[in-house]
Amino acid sequence: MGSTPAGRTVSQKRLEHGDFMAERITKRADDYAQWYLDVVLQAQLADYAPVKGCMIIRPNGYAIWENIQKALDGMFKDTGHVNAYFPLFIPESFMMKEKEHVEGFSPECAVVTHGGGKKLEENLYVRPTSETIIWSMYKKWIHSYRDLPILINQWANVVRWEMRTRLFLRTTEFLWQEGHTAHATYEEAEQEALKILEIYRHFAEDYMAIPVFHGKKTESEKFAGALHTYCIEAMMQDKKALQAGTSHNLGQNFAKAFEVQFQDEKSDLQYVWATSWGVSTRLVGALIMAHSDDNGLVLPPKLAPTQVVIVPIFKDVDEKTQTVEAAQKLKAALSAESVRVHIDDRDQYRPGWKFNEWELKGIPVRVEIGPKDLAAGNVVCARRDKPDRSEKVTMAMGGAASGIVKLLADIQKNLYDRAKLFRDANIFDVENYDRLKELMEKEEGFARCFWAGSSEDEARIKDETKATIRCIPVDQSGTEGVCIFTGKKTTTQVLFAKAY
RNA sequence: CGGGGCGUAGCGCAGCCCGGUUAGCGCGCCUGUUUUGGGAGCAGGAUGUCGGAGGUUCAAAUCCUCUCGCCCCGACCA
Repeated sequence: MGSTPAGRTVSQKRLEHGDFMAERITKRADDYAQWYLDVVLQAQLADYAPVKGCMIIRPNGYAIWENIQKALDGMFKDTGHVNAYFPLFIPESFMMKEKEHVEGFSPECAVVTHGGGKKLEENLYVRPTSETIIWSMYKKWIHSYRDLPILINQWANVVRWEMRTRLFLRTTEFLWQEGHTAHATYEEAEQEALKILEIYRHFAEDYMAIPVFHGKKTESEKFAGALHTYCIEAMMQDKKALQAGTSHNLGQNFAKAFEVQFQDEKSDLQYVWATSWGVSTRLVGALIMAHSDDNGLVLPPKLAPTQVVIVPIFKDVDEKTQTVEAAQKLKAALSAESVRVHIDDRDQYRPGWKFNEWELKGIPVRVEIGPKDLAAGNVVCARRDKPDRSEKVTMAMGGAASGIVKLLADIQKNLYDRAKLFRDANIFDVENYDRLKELMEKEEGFARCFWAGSSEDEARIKDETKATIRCIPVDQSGTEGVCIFTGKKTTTQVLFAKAY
């Protein structure tokens, strides 16, 4: 991975290509990190903010987040959850109540010390996550088993003062949803955590078209303050892992810290069981790194803000009138099928320019309607997942709407299949530590292996290979094998990978 | 915090080493014209506190000192 600064790369490329048009995107093979930044900036998903580590989510990026929100919010509500909103500021004393939680989050918290021109009596933490303030309220709301469960979600911003940031993947402030539930029993909380994990898995695969491993975090990777943490992990095109969602069984840790008890049916006093779970704007980054190519963004149709762009091709007013009219008819037919369509009838750009523009922005299907098509009663469709010109298909005008609906479904499926093929081709069963080291050094992919080591063993492997245990997958073969590090016999298999 | 890089027009850069008139180039933008099925051509035109502060000098984008900021890579993390 080179340390080539952005400006340099662009200028070098221009010299090579003798090309002075809009900026080009760094090739993935040349510099993956730079390619990612080029896509984010040039597709106008985000921009750097005046404050270090912060970003502006531009309309193109925010629209993707809105679609993510819409889909997930529906799934949460379908499973009985309700939305609420808790404050941004958390009293310092709350943050201090749960030991592991404090230790986990204190170093990365932004703290407000002054307000209204005066020093505050008690410092206020800008939420890095809301467990503490929410459980301070649950204490007020929960008295009886009849008050349970509480299934609250909130869509919010949080702040974590990270040392190193990357657009969407890790920013100082980010948007997310955080679910916080309260239950009467461990089993119920456990079921909730797993139910959400399943929602996340389903969402990742069905909407984002990204295959994921779902599993459990090891002790050293779990959430600060949880009994255990479940997660979904995805493989990006550079074969690194991205944690795409987490779901925690918090046990009674927060209930005890905030003294939240309820009376059960037998009038016995019990501490409440808790879960919390979240996904963030990082998912936008996942989308980019999973599907996009050297021409720019590639979006799965289900999350693409615009699914179809129609480019009328004309060279005079008459042709414009006719092609735009045809475009509008097609748009109406597609809208009737709930397809999100945009007609690009701008005069100031020529068709070729528009093709490249919409490709860069990741629109799944582009429809071209020109005079030749009008004469033949056709439209020409180009699919973003196969940008090769030979992949263009011609459809009869009459059947175009239904044809495009099918095409969108096919693109959605193709993106998933492609990502899954890539992932499966880059997972290796590893039998010994030397092979793991070699695999990580060459950045060949994920390693699946038997594991019976400790947190210390894990830390040492991280030191030596930079790889961590991404998760203990739920799906286990059940066979027995030998731990790659300790040599002990075990049936537990884990996934090692370098992670974002 | 360590390593690297950058700050000059809206964007991307050159100029700096070796100080010297009106600080250039491409894209974009404006006007006109011909164009329009994979990033159009021609002709005109507008645009700059050279990141900031001090200093050296007859003269500073250029040399010196200090400073601010951002980006990339690594250590921490969703």
